[in-house]
Amino acid sequence: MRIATFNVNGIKARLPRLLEWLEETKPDIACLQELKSVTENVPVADLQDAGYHALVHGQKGFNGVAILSREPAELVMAGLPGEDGLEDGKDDHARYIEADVSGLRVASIYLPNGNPVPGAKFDYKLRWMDRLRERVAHLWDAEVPTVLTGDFNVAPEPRDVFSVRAMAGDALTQPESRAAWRSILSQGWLEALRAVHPHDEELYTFWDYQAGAWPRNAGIRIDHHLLSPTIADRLLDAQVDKEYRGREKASDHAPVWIEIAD
DNA sequence: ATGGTGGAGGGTCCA
Repeated sequence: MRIATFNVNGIKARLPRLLEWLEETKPDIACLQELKSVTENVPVADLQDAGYHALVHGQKGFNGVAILSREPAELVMAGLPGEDGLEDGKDDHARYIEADVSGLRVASIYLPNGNPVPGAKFDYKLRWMDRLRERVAHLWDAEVPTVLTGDFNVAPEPRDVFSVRAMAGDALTQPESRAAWRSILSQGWLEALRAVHPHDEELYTFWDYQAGAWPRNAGIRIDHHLLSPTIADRLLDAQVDKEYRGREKASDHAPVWIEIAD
């Protein structure tokens, strides 16, 4: 079974690339981020024609996440709990959706970028990571077979960025961001791509549109899969669909996938 | 310090 993540950076602008990628790589489950669309404008009919059910948590203009699946999925929650001061305790950003599908729990995650540092957005990122840690601790404690995947907007280690110096002031590499990332992993989750490629350099998933980042391979690794133990035991492979970043009208992220034994 | 690019949506905001 193949479980992929793809930050599409606008599902309407990206629809031809998305449908092409679904057809060519046939993921069983595809977690999408940055739909940049309200739920009712997501082209679910095109996705259904491609053979996918779609659970969508959209938002006007930015954010927005979805879970596409070959088999029907059952929504568990849309919106990350725990933000103070909001009526229902849910987030006012559409950055989290969780569902049961094909015998496992899957979450599609779009973690806040957090720039500039310091500032309110960085504070929000760190709060959000703390809330994510609390949510997934519950899944861990309940021993739910789980795949947490998406754009975490954290480059875990110095080798996960093309230039430590160029990224030094960025929210994606701050010690606080990395500490929050580690505090989630320390629950016991396996980070799949690095587990499969423990020694790879230049293992990137995002290349900025600006400054010729793609042609000079100035990438960073911020899209991840975290696996609970029974899923980790079934892990067969993990790869970046890097070639898609070089296509016409590409997203600035490449898709990333894992293969687990059926 | 600035600009470089791209998506959404009709302002700028976001990355």
